[in-house]
Amino acid sequence: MRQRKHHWLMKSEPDAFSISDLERVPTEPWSGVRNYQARNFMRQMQPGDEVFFYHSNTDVPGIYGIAEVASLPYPDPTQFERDSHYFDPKATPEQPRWDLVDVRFVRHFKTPVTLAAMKAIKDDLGEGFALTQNGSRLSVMPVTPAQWKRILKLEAQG
DNA sequence: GCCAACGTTGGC
DNA sequence: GCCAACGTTGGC
Repeated sequence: MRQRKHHWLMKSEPDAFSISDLERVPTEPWSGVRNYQARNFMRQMQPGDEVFFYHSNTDVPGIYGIAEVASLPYPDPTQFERDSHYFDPKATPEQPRWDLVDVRFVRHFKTPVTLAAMKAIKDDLGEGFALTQNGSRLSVMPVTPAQWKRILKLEAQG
């Protein structure tokens, strides 16, 4: 049993699924993560954990708002769907390889916190922050309480 | 178990 | 559209 809320950052390509898309649904299963490190982070998630919603592969990459974890981790159903882009022939319902959580919209940022802005305070965010590490492609990552606060301060500064 | 080749991510 | 960085695959 864990008492503290944990913080995360999750990337999505807004052309595929944006924070505005998330706002229109009750909850969204975060399917399609096929990276072990990202999967292992999702396995640590608990309902109520807070999530920075990051838009990648777009004109202005950055954090566009906040979501929350809305379920415990469970097997990603798309790994079993033969027609799915995310089908994994090595996964079986008895031995699933990929998990996900449901995610719920919380709020938009007043102004996005851009990747450029976060790179500008790279030292404040620390060495271990995958987002500002060159070439990191990790799509789900933990955010420390200090990093969370620092990024919210950036939002407040607009 | 090494590592070259390949595919993907994602910023620019 | 380019390409650097990275993870995965598969031959040996």
